[in-house]
Amino acid sequence: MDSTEAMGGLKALDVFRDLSVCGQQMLECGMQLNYFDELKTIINKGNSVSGAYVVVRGRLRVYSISPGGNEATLYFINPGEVCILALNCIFNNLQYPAWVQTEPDTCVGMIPSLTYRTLFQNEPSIQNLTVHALSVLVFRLMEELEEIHSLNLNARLAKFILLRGVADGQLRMTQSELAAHLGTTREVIAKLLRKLVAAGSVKTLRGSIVIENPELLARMAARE
Amino acid sequence: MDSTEAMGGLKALDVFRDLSVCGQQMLECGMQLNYFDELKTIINKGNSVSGAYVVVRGRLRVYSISPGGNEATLYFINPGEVCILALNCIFNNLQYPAWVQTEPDTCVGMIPSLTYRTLFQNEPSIQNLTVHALSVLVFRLMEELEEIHSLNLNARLAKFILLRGVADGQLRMTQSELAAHLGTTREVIAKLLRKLVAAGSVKTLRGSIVIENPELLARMAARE
DNA sequence: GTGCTTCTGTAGCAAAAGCTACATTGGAGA
DNA sequence: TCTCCAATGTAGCTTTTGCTACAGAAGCAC
Repeated sequence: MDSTEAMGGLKALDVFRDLSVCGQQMLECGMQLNYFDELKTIINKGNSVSGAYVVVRGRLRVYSISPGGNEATLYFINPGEVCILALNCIFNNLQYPAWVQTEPDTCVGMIPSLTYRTLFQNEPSIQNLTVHALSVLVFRLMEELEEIHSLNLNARLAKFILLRGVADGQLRMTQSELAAHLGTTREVIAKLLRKLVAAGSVKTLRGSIVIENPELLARMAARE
Repeated sequence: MDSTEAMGGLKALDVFRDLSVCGQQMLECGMQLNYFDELKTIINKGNSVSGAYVVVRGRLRVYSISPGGNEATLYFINPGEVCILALNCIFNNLQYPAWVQTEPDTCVGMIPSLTYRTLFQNEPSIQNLTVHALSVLVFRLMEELEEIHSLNLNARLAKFILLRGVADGQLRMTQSELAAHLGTTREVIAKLLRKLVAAGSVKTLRGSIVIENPELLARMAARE
């Protein structure tokens, strides 16, 4: 679900802008802006959370790691969205339940816990923003769960390529990264990609996958 | 996670009681109480939602159905908790994204959308309740996702039996129902149960499973 | 260029899970 | 008691996914 859809296109940054706490003002009220030019893990499972995170540019990936060491992406946080898990932890004094990694060229703002809690108590728009962000996350997680239950890996891979490569028909990502997103291993991805290539729906390059036939790919993504 | 843990033991019914809208008062403000003595599907996927649901007694099961017809439980709603998905739908004018079924002897209160939205705008405790319910759900879903990624069916079965049969060491549930909860089929459950029986951790009866050795079961639930 | 690392392609086997089929058992109700 | 049906036990097969191993190819640093 696109975060701009529900709740009348409400976005975290717009809300903060309305409150005159964005940009310089926000820095004055205690927000720190952090820039990352490469993949970096900024939160580890079990870390205590020091504030609310807002993605300004780029993207954050929230993922889990199995005891065997395999990663699996739980969901992404896009520009203009807040990391609601961190809010969760702030409100309930919990430790962060997963890992968070930046994509290259990502800028993240951090608002101290106390500031956010004060804002939440006094500003209806912050309350709405919080509830909305939580709602979006719940829907994303439910969608993911449903997908895992009803689709096989092949279909999930096809769907992932379709959704994330739709911009220019090309998904710039290694097969190892793809495997980490879908919670499986590289060899399995390679095997499944071979099927997609044989069917003529995609083409594989070093470090990227090119969509050749979106309709065909969509049909493979729908198969149970 | 137990809903009474975080946020200082806040429970939906307590909140409503504080507001003097519980029981008779709640009925006056438009809440309808519905009683179900047997399994019954009360919401189908795609239904529009007419209000907020509060579980008074018993339990609700929220589940998805794959195109092939297999069910999989997403999570349960216990007494004193609200169905946050329904709230979601109310706030965002969405259709319900899953199925909901009552357990036997379940009582559910329904508060009309408009009433709840008014309460939300004016009552900080309702705001907190809403945020809290959402948070709990997010954590449950994340836990479930992580489990699916990191544990095999055998371990998930063992864990399910442990968690849901802990009251009197007996889980009153048919193998078909178990299969529906875990998103698999009866034969697979039978096969895995045979392993658990052989190991001496459980005993199977008609319509129920008796825990023989909780420690052993816990060890099998932890295995990757 | 040379050497090194990372990414990819491929094969083959093992384990997990799903599916079909059928026998057996226990319990509820006629 | 007898019948019927739901629940269970079991076998065998197929498909899917995971795991190990290795070879070739592309990019990078020197």
